[in-house]
Amino acid sequence: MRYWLIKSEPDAYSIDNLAKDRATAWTGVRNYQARNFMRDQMSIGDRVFYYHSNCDDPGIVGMAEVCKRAYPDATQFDNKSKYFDPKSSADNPRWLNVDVKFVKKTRLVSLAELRRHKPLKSMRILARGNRLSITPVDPAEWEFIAGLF
DNA sequence: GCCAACGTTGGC
DNA sequence: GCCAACGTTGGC
Repeated sequence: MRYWLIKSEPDAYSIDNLAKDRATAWTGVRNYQARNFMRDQMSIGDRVFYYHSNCDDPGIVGMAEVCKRAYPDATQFDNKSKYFDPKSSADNPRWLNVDVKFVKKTRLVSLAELRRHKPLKSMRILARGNRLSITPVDPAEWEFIAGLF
């Protein structure tokens, strides 16, 4: 079992959306590194921090769990989707997604707060210029953050 | 809205 | 294979 942090813009799909839907297909990832994490490493039962990005209060707002392994992302074949990829094909799909399910909302642990905690200083999310929407979280980091809620 | 950082594209 | 140009991300 692994630990992850996934980013979502709350205007697009917030923790409240996930709470309401209970589970969702994590589609729209168009970065190879993030795709490879899903394809090669994300397994059912993996624990996930849910992070709101590109918003007034960026930070961790909840927890989720992987509930389905990676499979082809349907939005890449939908020419009405903004995630449509004309270079992908059904017999050789370029993009994948896992499904994640809601676990719980937490208090906001802001980016600023995460930065203040020494045990978290090597977190990927805190690295300069980090843009990856899916990043691995060390077990020790997971435990530390879980203790903050 | 600004802009630094990063990933991708495409000409050569 | 290099690298400039471009588009996107995301904090501020």
